[in-house]
Amino acid sequence: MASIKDVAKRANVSTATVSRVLRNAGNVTEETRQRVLEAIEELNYQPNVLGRYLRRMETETVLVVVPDITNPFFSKVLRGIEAVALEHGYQVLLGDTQNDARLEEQYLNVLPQRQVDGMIFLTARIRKELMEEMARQFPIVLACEYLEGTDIPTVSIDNISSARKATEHLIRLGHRRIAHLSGPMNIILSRDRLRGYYQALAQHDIDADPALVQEGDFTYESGYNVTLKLLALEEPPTAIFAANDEMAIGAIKAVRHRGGRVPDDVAVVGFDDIQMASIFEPSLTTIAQPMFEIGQKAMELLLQLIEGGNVGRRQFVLPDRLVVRDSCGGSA
Amino acid sequence: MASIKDVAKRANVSTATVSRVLRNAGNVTEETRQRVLEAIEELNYQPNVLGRYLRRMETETVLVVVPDITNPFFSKVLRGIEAVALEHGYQVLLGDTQNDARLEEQYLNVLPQRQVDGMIFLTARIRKELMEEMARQFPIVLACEYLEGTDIPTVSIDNISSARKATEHLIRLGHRRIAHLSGPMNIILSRDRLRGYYQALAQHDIDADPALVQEGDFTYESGYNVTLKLLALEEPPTAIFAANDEMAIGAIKAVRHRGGRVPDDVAVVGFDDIQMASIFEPSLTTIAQPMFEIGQKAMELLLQLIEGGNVGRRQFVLPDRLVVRDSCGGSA
DNA sequence: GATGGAGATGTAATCGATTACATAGATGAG
DNA sequence: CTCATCTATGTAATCGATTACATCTCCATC
Repeated sequence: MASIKDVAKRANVSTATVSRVLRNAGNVTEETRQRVLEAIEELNYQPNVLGRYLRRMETETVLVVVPDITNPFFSKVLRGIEAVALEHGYQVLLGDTQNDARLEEQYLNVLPQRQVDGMIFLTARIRKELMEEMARQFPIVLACEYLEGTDIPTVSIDNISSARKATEHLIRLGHRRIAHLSGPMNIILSRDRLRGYYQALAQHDIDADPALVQEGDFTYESGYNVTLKLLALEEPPTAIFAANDEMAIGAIKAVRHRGGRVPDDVAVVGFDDIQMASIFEPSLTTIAQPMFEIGQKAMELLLQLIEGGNVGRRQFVLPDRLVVRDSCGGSA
Repeated sequence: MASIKDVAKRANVSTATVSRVLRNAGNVTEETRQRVLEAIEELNYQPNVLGRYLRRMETETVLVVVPDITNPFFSKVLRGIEAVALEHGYQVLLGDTQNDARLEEQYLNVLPQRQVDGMIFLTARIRKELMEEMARQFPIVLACEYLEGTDIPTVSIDNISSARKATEHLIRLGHRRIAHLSGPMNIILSRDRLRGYYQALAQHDIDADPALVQEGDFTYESGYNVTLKLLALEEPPTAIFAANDEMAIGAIKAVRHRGGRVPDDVAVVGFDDIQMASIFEPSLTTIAQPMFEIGQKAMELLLQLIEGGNVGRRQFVLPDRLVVRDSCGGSA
């Protein structure tokens, strides 16, 4: 592999001049510039970025840590991130933690090791202190998930109010026995959605029945299995609010396998509005998150942090909205 | 940020010794080892990997280039790659090209720049010569998609024979007017599946009707739109073979929106066996690819290349199988 | 007690680029 | 003509780790 020295030798200049040509820093005559470019061409030279990284101590690369690459929700957020990054000449790399907090911590180490200039976490399952200590020294932004009582810049929706909105929709349709398929309780997002669910019940004087709250793990399978349990109750629910669309689809399938109909026998509401929510039959009533915008905003914040600016207000709450479709019936 | 020199100073040893402790290379007394470890602890030292990378000229990182991170098929392949990589201490980074060949070429440059030790392409849409030239100098493996007449190591299924199998299944069910929703024709995979379709027709003396072959782009929307065109034909097809599951689902939705039933009026077969294929109703008859295994095999090959070994046979064709479900009817 | 070998540690070169600083040559003002 | 200024280019330090090689100590062996 040719290095900058080889190019310098061939063009009969110093490495400094080659570097200047490479980075388009002025003060090079057109004539030498041409000579250098020729040498680069002839040697098929590609600058070794490791050298540059080491010297400049920056990589113009950001890492996005995703809890589950399989989840379509995150891919949309990612697209928002990519759009902004590309615009600003940053590379985006992806780390998949496969829902493993240990792997998440490992990715965190990439920062002090200087492999990337900043990180966006679409998951926040590691110890808060660890994350905060890192965030004090390096550019970190949280999106979607967040940490309680921290001032790490965060972009998300208001999960409590949107869960309340979803539950209230079911209440307005006349349901009183409403179940909730929650996400894992160690994730704050799940706890928020559960809280919103409880708030809605309380505001309408409906007693919360602990048997109607079941914990899933955001997968289709868990939605299916947990719903089977709910249906086996003496007094099964007439409506289900699932903490994401995949579990909601699992719930619908379970109802059907037990011979029930959706929405007639059981109404279902999901969360996220992934593509499949509108394709699946019955189409899902769900909370639409502005996934692309969340990604954009997160990347914009990260860029500000990297460039040393302050980000001012540190928590950004984007608007969500309830999308009413077929899975919860008309105005019963 | 503390560097190895700071640690050396604090522990009263040379940087060489610190490095030896860090990398667990022997020849260090337990006593000095402890001293060094203490210093590391006290300074909260994290080695800057850029220095190491530059010196060793390797990053123990591989890059996987994906045409579309949104596509669930690829996420499964990715999991296979991750599993093997993790086992061997390699980091996996992801590059999303968003189906843009220009972006794909950009990622290719990451190799001579030494940012990663090797790459796996789950897409192959750039100029063959370019790819081959790079593959001659650096470890590259292709998976899923491939390039014709090249000896870059490749892992995939036999798309021609599996497409033939899928089409034959429809023929056996009595269909004669079978349409094909193909992928983009600039992708060899699409051309292969089309070829398999033609072969099956020919073997059963069915004339191929050009009007029945329509090009999509692997998205749900394209499957939907193109099927509407097919249904508007004077003599519409009684069966549709789609080049992937998402287009197949689009096709089913289109048939329904036109008042038809699947499989009664139109039988549909997909390709890939993504999770939704078994969840969607009617469940999809489809070609199941061993996604996880494709990923595993690809990563294993890449490791061999990185470690300088030869990979022997360069084209690996893994077995696929036809999964019969509800979308194409019983034994009519 | 000289010799040799093994083990522990240090010294300094090295990876490839960037860049602060130095220098040489050209240009212009007085 | 001289000096200041500016431009183009070169020299060499630098980023942080790794590692070839040198050195030193200690101990065993004859």
